[in-house]
Amino acid sequence: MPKITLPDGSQKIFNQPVTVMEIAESIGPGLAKSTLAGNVNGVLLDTSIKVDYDASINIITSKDKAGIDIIRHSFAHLIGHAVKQLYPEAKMAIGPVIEDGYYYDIEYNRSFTPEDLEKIQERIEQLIKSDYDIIVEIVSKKKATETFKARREDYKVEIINDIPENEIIKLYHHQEYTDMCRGPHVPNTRHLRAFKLMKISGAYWRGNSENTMLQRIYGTAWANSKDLKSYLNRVAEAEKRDHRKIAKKLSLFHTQEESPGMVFWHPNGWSIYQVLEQYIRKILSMNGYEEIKTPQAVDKSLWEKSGHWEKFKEDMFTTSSENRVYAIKPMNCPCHVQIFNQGLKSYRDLPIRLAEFGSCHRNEPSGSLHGLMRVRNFTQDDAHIFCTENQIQQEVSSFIDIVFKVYESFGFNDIEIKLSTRPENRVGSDEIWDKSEKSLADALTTKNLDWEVLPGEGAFYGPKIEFSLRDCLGRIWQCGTIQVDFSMPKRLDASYIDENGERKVPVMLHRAILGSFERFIGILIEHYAGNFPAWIAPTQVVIMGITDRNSDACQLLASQLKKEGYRVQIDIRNEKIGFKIREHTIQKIPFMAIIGDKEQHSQKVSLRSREGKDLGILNYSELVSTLEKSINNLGKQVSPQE
RNA sequence: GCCCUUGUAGCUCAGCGGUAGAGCACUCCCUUGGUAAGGGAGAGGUCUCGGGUUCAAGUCCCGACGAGGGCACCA
Repeated sequence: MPKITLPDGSQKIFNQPVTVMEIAESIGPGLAKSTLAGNVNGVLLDTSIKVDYDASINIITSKDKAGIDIIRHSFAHLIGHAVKQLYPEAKMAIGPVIEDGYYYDIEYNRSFTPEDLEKIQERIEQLIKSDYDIIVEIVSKKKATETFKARREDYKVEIINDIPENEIIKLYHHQEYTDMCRGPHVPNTRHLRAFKLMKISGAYWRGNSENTMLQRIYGTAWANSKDLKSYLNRVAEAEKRDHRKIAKKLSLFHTQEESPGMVFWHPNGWSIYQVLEQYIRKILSMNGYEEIKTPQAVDKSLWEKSGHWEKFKEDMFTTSSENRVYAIKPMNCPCHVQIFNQGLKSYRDLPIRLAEFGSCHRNEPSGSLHGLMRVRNFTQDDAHIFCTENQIQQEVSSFIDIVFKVYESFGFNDIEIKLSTRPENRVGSDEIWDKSEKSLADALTTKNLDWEVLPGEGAFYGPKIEFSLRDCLGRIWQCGTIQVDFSMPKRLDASYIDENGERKVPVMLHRAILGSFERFIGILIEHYAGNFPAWIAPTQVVIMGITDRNSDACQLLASQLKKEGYRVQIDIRNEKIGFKIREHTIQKIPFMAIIGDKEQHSQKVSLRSREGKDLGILNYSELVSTLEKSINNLGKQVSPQE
């Protein structure tokens, strides 16, 4: 006699065990029709599962997030159903739900082509139209193994082997196709309508590059076609913001075959880069950092001593001369220790904060290169803080302040913080780990910040905090980091003299705010969709004449503004004003100043914003103060898409 | 590095066995026009590179390199 409690608190008593579907029917036929599954005492169950105990139940429909995941999971099975009909020899591996969709990994004797993908899409469309029931069956491990052995589903058999003996295994029968899953799944394919197979790619079995490469089919699915459409629109929007495309249009940078993963910065892109570099330089100098510069190529022996040679030899570029082998530096820290090591240091000198805009090269795998986001040559806003253990917390604390301030300048206000703690393989005593993990955590706590702990994710040499920002499309980018290192100072013989006249090894903090300039600029391009705030825009204002009678006035104004440090462009071409405005709008220049006869006579300009707003007829000082106001605002307000 | 896709004029792309095409951009000419495209003419490509098949190859096949999407990697 199960007593069922509904979300509104009302209760229903049944005389015999009831299925989730029967409960839904007892509430109303409309609800029953849209029921996908039930949340029974916090556990999601298929509609056909009988409940013979007292329970709180919540009926899941496509309005619930959980319901959409169920729909997606069922679509993954439909890939299986369709693929096995079209390609009976295929072997199905795993088909989980992911963000916005699902995928299925499949082994087949040849590669699927885009045409195959279309065929599979069409077959799924046919299958769902038949509105068949999806039937769940609970079986023993033995029965499950037999089922999939008979079907020659080797991967399923392998998965079952890893399932504990007494765990429930559910088979889902999709007509002649059978899959295995924790479930739940939708009761009938009529719930499955809005979907699209997106792409096809390779993926290693169990994520291990030693294993066979399977073929992965990605799909998306939504509660209804409207949601599907809006998702596809979002994807298209993100594509429009692709930093590689925008960079081409605005001539920011390019890459070419001869130097894969390395950037040719054009004047426009380099202008952005310089604004960022100078901004960070100023911030660091205000916060007690000293800037240094260290060599690009360093003898292999230093990398052996630091331990990098052993671990990353294959990932470094090397060069040689007169029988010596050099590594092009993949990071700056060993060189920074060399500077620290010059001269005897006292505890009174600490903390010492050495900053470098250090250009590093890493031989990243060719398949991982991606625009500015993953390159082989990058420059970090890198710095190393040499301090005592007792100074860690204070240093971390002030670093956090800087990070937040800098991110805010770009309009990033939503920051995620993660603290990674000691991994299995590590150096340093447990006491030191205890102390440094606590220093990091205390610094965060003192600031009232929320953070997530990633146990075991720290570097082998120490724990770290990572700062990720969320851009205007809601995407998360990991940028800043601060890492405690007890290993390298010792390996590279760094020391200072403490209060008692004894030699001590300092702690070293690795830290970066932007991460790499390349990647950060990539993020900014996409975040702003190329509409850079005046602060960083390569050209801040373009001055255009109406006719060539106005050319001299344009040139005069331009040279005045340039003298004051503004980035100015003039356009006195023999073109109509509408044409010029269109071009500079496409070039996303924040301000457009127009001089016609009227303005020329009154020594004024007509100012227009990139967004098409008329900013009025201004004299010189009004123009400058408008520019100044916009520039001083930095990137704090994200200008919405035009 | 692995799998799939892909590489034609500065850009975006068409051509898919018979000695290269469009739009935009560019150059010149006309036009001096007031807030997102005025008109005309012209120039521009050993079709990524190297092999092969063929009477004939951007076009088919093989390889290299790059790029794109994933996977793996990311000090």
